[in-house]
Amino acid sequence: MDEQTKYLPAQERRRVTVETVVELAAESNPNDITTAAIAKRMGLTQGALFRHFPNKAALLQAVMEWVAERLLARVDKAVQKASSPLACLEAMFMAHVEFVAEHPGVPRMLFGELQSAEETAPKLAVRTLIRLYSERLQHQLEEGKRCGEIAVHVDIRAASNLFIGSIQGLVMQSLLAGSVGHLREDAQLVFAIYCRGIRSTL
Amino acid sequence: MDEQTKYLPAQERRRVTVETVVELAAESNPNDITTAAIAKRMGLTQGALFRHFPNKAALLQAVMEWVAERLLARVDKAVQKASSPLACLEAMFMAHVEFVAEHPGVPRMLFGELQSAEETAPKLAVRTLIRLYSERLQHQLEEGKRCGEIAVHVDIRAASNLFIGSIQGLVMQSLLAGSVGHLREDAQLVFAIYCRGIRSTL
DNA sequence: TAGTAAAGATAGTAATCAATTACTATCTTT
DNA sequence: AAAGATAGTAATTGATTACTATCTTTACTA
Repeated sequence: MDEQTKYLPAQERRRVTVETVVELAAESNPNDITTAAIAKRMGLTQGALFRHFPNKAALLQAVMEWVAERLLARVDKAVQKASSPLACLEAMFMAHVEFVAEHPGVPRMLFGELQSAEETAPKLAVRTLIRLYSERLQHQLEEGKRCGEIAVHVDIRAASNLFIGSIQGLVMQSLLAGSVGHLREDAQLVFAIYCRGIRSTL
Repeated sequence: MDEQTKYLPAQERRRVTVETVVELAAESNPNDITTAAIAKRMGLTQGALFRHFPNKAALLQAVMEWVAERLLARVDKAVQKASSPLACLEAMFMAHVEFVAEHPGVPRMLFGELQSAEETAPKLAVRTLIRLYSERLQHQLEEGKRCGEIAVHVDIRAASNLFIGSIQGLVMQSLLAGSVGHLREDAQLVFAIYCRGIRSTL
């Protein structure tokens, strides 16, 4: 985000900062995202960041909220277009994968935040995101059972868990490959197996 | 690993050090595993570590090799006991989950190492582990197709990917829960779905 | 049992981190 | 155009990091 303008209004600056962090996370270890690195990328001095965020944790929290907002919005939009619970799940899956392909640093940051021992503000934000995401998933799974698309004996929690896990598996694969090149195609193949695992045999 | 003995022979000290790191990873962010923290846990001064490892990366590499050795040994043992490819996959899954339940810090460290931008020694060790693990998986999947247990149209790479991903999903769930309490039961339910996704419909 | 090599303690180093300070440049409002 | 508010700079802080140089203790062996 190289809006070259100096002296941005605070709101704008915060927005640019958050997007810069997302960008940096795509290129390097979330661990290496120092306040100095963020500032440098924006063409600012390190101290200037603290004019807009009280501390680094608050900055990361803002990033997590940015992610939650955008990801959930996309997923909800995808769901609206689909016509059946199973189609909704597929649309969610692909929308999620698409989001990850566009912002490869995001899952790294999320997972990284989850690992912190203390109950930090950004960690809480991640937990909220996952809760909201899981709720949407489980709603579709239950709807699917109701209309006969999904096998009744499928454990909802496990199915929701596996859904998220399968995306993580794809992320790890792209991490190993060093690029998101095959991410979308692999996603299709993986979802096919998942789908077969939960749908009812008509 | 509180072998209280001071003045251990070098080989013993290295072993204890590696096990201490695995222990620490279970309790805190891999990020927080400083050389000082490791030494403190062992009742040693920080500088003493460098008598046994040239640097921290070498230490972490030793940890990754420890993990690879133990995990693969368990998985191989589980496979030997099973009587069909699909039973092998289930045995691998459960053995893997069991290993993770015993050493909850391990997957965090693995994932953490994968994220480092540079091609570090520990990262290479992780990559080797995953390669060996995937080879075993794909072998069983192919055998399963051959003997008619697994549907021929299943994409091997995707199935292997989903297998690993589903374990990651379980790990994340236990990370959210803050304990590995439900890990084993959840694993059963998740594998049931996975299994249904790949097996042939007789 | 004396000598020695290995293992650990002590006390540092330079580098890096987030955060804070006193100050300056720019924009906005009247 | 004056004045106050906002945004950013430059330099520095104390804490923490991996790592090292030097001295001391231990265990083994000749």
